[in-house]
Formats: sequence, structure tokens, C-alpha cells
Amino acid sequence: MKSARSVKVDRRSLDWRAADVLREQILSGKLVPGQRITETALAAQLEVSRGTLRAALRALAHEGLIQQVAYTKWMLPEFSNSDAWELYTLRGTLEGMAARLAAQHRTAKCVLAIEAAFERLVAAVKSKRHARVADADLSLHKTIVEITGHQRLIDQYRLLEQQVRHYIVCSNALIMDLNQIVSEHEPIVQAIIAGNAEAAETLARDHNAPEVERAAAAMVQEQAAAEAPPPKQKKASARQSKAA
Amino acid sequence: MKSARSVKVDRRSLDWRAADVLREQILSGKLVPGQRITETALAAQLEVSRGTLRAALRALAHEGLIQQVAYTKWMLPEFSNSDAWELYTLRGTLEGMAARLAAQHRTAKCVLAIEAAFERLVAAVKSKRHARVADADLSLHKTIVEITGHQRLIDQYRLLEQQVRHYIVCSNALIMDLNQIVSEHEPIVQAIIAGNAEAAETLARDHNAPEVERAAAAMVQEQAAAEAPPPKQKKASARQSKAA
DNA sequence: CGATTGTAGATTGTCAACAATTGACTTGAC
DNA sequence: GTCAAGTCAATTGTTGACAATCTACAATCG
Repeated sequence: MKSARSVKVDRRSLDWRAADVLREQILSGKLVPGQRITETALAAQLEVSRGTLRAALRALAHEGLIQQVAYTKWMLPEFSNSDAWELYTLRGTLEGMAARLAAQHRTAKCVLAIEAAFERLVAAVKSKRHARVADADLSLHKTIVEITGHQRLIDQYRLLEQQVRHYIVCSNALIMDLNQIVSEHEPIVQAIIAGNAEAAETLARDHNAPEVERAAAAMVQEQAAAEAPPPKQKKASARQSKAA
Repeated sequence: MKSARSVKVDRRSLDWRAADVLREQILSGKLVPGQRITETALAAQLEVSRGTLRAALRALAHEGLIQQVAYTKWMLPEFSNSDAWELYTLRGTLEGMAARLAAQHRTAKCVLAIEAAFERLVAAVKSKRHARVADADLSLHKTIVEITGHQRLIDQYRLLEQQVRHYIVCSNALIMDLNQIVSEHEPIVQAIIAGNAEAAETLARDHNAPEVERAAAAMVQEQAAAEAPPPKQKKASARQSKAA
């Protein structure tokens, strides 16, 4: 996508590169949710020292891809329905904001970029290869976010997209109706190109309403099931919110 | 605010506590923007080892309170007008989302919490103490965010609020019209209590429109000044987007 | 005199040894 | 048999020493 720019040496330090490798492993599903991770074993596997590996693990913890239990262990998060609800609602909000900004101060270059990304999505759907469609889908949304020039929004969206990808891999929630894809995205693209900020925001925000509703429904069902049978389980499902 | 719960020993590891101390120092303005930080000196000052301090610094870097230049140095970020624009627009979006969710599934307890926070704001305004008003203001918004139960939104908002506080400290942008404060927040609170999700979102989102507009205006002026005098400066202002 | 190359000091990056903490297991008293 | 305290192995937390890298300055050549 953005490779052939120039072939420089990777001057980042070891822990960043170790984090890249781990991130790739996690997002590709090689490490399963709930799985425990020991520093010594992973460090040996990646052939770096424990200190370096710890720095990488902490970086991934900040990205929400891993959890730390102080003095005890590292482990991959387990996704509940409320996690899905959180991910999709937050994503909708950020994409809505991006679409609004994109529609507001769009330039010729921006319009070209969006149209190109949309064309890639159309071509991907025609090819009927699900993986390619998924990539083009993510790419289109990322393009919309990036042309806003809002660096903090871009960074934040990247982190969230990672968690969404992780969730999708873990829950096998990749089912898509290929025919709907194009008709779902076209109005968003049109609104942005037309400069209709309000419409763009609303369309983008509610773009994955089905997922949100499904997750919300499953969530209340989950809660009901947990509360209906009187006292049965004791441990509250601890979330990742360990940050100060 | 949430102290007297129980007086336990702080069982978090050293690097977390070191990060707390540093965060406090940064947010209180004891370290000025652009200032360089050397690991050895800071480690000696806090009486922890360099490794521990590095972990704390990296945590703060993830929170956007500090920047790292690989192999070279750590330094505090310098805020430009585009930073202010980014912070306030993103904050508006997140607060809008929070207000919408709060209005949608509000409970008696939630309504009580919001009303209490609003009363504290009113009382603070009556006292005419700016610092107290600022605290109550932040507290009200935080309350709205927290009653959504959306853990990722809560975490994200906390990080953003930190950066906003840092910006305010660095730019002395604390000027407020005390009389306006209450009349600005009342409609938001009312909309949430009334369950009017759409109105709550819009009101909360555009709540600090003045700041956004001021920052946006200053931003384009900044750009114009940088482009009008032909080629004069060379270095593009590097932003914090170092994360992979 | 200007540009390039080499060198020195300071600073960050990496590592492996040591300390602290945890959780499971064993032991013993009641 | 049950519960409590004690012990031990595994794991994470912390540290100081060593290596790699950067910046600034000095030396050298044209």
C-alpha cells in the first residue's frame, strides 16, 4: 500500500519491532483468547531479552490487545458481547466524525483518494473473494479517516480498528452479504463528495447498526442469564481498565 | 472524589507509581513544553532505577503527555493551534456520544449522579472561584461519560481529558465567563434527564464550539503565515504519531 | 576558507543477574 | 475431615553493567 516509497533501514529499537511481530501473531489468531503468556518463553521464542519483551508487551497492553495482571501473568483478553458493543459503537462515532470532517474540508486530492478506495471495494466485491472485500472495506474507512488530517483521530482509529480486527478473528464474525456492501457504502461516499457533512456523519455513524444491535441484544441476554439464576458465580468479569 | 472507599496498600508496581508522580508533575506545569528530559537525572530524582523510569516514560508517551525520539531524547510536546483543534473536536465527539448513550439508557441512579454533579457546578460558580469551577466542569462531563458504562469510552475520554488539561496548563487558556457556564451546561443535563438522545448529543458535541472555532481560525492563519513567505523554513513540524 | 571525515562525550537501548510476589501444594493440629 | 499455617517452585518486578547510537566539535584535506 505504501511500501515502495523508499527503502530505508528500520531504525526503530528492538522493542518496537518485537511489538510488531507480536501484534501480527495476535491479529492473525495464532494466540487464542484467554491464553496465558509467560515472558521467559516468549522472549526465548523471539530471541530478545526479557526486558525488551516486557516493553513490547506493555505497548500491546496500551493498544488493548493484551492484558496484564500485576505480579502474576499476561494473558490475551476474552471478548464478551459488551466488548463487541463497545467496539462497534465507538467505531461508529469515530467514523461519523471522520466523515463529517472529510465532507467539510474536502479537496480535489481527497475526493480522488476516496473514489479510488471505493472503486477498489467495488472491484473486490466483483471478485467475490471475502478476504479481499474485507480488506477493501477497512481500507475505504481508513482513507476517509486519514484525509481528515486529524492526527489524534487517525491514531485513535488505528488502535480501535486493531481491536475490531482482533475481535473478528476471535469470534469468526466475518460473515458479509457481498451484494449489500456496495449499496451500504455508496451513500457515505456520495455524501462526502457532495460536501453534505450532516448526512455523511449520520450515514457513517449508523453504518454498522446491525452489528451494534446484535451485540446489544446479546449483551442484555447475557446479563439476564447471569442474574436470573440466583447467586451462582462469584467473580465479576474483570475488564482491561487497569490504567490509572 | 473517590478516596475514602477503603485505605488499602498500593500494590501496583513501581513503574506505575513513578508514572503517577510524573503525570502529576507534567499536568501541574512543573515541566514546560519543549523541555528535554534525561533518564539518568529523572531516575535519580525519583530514586528509581533507569529501567523502571523508562517504563513510566513509555506509559506517559502512550498517553500523549510526552514524546520520544529514538536513541536521542525524551521531551515534552509543544502545542500548536492544530493540537488545540484536534483536542477540542475529538472531545466534543466523545462527549456527544456519551450524552447520547446516557440519555438512552439512564437509570434513577444515573439521573441522581448527574444532578448532583450539576449542583456542584452551580455551587462552584456561586463561589466565584475559577479553579473550583474548572474542577466541577470537568467532573460533570466525566460523570456523564462514566454513567454510560462504556469502558472503552471512559478510558479514552480520561486520556483525552489529560491532554486537554495539559494544553490548558501550557497555554493558560483557562479564561471562563462564570455566568455563562451554568446556562451552557443546563440544556445538556436537561436533555439527558429527559431522555432526548439526539438533542443531548448535539448539545454536548457543540458545547465548546467557540474553542473549536478559535483554534480552527488560528490554525489556518498559522498555515497561511507559514506558506505566504516563500521557502523559508524547512523542517515539517513532526507530530507525536510515532506509534506503529 | 569550506567541506568532509574522524573523534569524544553524553544519552538511550539491551541484557542477564537478583529480589519480591504469587499460587499451589504439603503438613499438622483440632 | 477440615481448616490453617508453612513451604516451595514458578513467574514477574527491579536493578546495574555493558553495548549501540546520536550530537557536537575538532582535525584534516582540497
